[in-house]
Amino acid sequence: MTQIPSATVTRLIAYLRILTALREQGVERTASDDLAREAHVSAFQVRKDLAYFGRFGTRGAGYLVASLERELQRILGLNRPWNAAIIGMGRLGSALADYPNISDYGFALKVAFDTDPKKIGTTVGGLEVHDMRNLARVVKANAIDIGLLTVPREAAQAATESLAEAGVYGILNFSPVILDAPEGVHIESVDFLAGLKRVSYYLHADQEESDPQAVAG
Amino acid sequence: MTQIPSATVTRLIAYLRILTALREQGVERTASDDLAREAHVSAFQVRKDLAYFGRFGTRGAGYLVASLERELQRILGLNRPWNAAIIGMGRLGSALADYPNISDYGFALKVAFDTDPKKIGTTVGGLEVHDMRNLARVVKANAIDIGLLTVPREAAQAATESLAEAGVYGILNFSPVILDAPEGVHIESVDFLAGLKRVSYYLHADQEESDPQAVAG
DNA sequence: ATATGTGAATTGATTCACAGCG
DNA sequence: CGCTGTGAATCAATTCACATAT
Repeated sequence: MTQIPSATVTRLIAYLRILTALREQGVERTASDDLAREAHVSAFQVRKDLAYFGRFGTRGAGYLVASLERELQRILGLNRPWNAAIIGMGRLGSALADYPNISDYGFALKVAFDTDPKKIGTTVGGLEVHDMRNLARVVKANAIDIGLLTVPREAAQAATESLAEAGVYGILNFSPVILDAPEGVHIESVDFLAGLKRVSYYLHADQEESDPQAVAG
Repeated sequence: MTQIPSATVTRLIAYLRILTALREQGVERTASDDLAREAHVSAFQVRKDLAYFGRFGTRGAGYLVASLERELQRILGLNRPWNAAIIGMGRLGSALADYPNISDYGFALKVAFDTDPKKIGTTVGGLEVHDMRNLARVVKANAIDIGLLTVPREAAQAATESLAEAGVYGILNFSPVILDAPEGVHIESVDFLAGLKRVSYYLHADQEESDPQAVAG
């Protein structure tokens, strides 16, 4: 199959959320227009995105909400359980450990890791904190698929490699660094400092637009 | 000027981080190759991204680390202070309130808001928690530029509109919803549940690739 | 000699228009 | 007749090649 655009994957996740909300509101049918309006994209885009994976609608009638929701879950791999571990139990790791929505769609937080002897052996948000040195063993025992990487930036690359060696092929990276992905490992980054800087750029750009003499020089 | 690609803005932030790290290591000069390798893009891409904003290098010699770092800060609007407020002092808002790196590059957390009477009047991570009903007044008194939106998803759209009315034109949204941006407001989203689902998609896609009969049916 | 800066070529994604099906 | 599904057209972003400056 031709490679799916990364932007399409992001939009499928948005469509899925919209469908879930529609189903919860008791709506049974929808159309590419509706999804487009809610997702802030064009109806062409919605249909093209779906067309990469198959035909899910009925011409003239649109889509069945519940059935398209299931299809998107299947496409996104959300119709099976994923076991996750938190790597780094600082403030962010601890906040994730008891974030309620994380168990949506079968993501199960199983264990946590840290290097700090004061944390190892404690339980945070229901998760036992293990020694990083036992990563490989504990990952195997718990069949961990995904690592949530919340270590300080200096430790992020080494932790990534340890995860890869332990057989964890999916990483959600929260630290503000560009990681080298080991062979076969997929890394997604959630970088709020970068988001903040993007906001800065656009605010700044808007101001220059309304204040043109500042551009000169 | 032609519109800068959004991907370029993201990459400029990456280049800036690399330059800061190089400067801290005492490196004085660099080249588009170096930046490209570190940022995981092509050297063409680095030069094209920079060319949108001017000429910053010396032919044959490359770039001066400190001076290109300053230029990127200026381009991204990071050479001036930005005042930020946290909207919603749940777990995530509280974690942000005492996240140390947030004051990098002149982002200053000034105040927080919540609707819960038990939280209003308290101080979390050095931030006084105000009543959401006083948003407009407190935003003005503190010259808030950016709102970090950490309210539950049901409250996110209303909070966005309150912020816009109060004159806050930059929002970093942490809640897993697609917000309608009011006129003149720039919204960036940091959505870790979406990141997790992207990881799911790619792990799942890799498995189907190595297990082709699963595709049929 | 070397690495930038940039117009031209290419690739890829989005938009469009309409054929196809219910 | 309405709305999906899709090849063709358009638009945008990336890649390339090389002229240019030091």
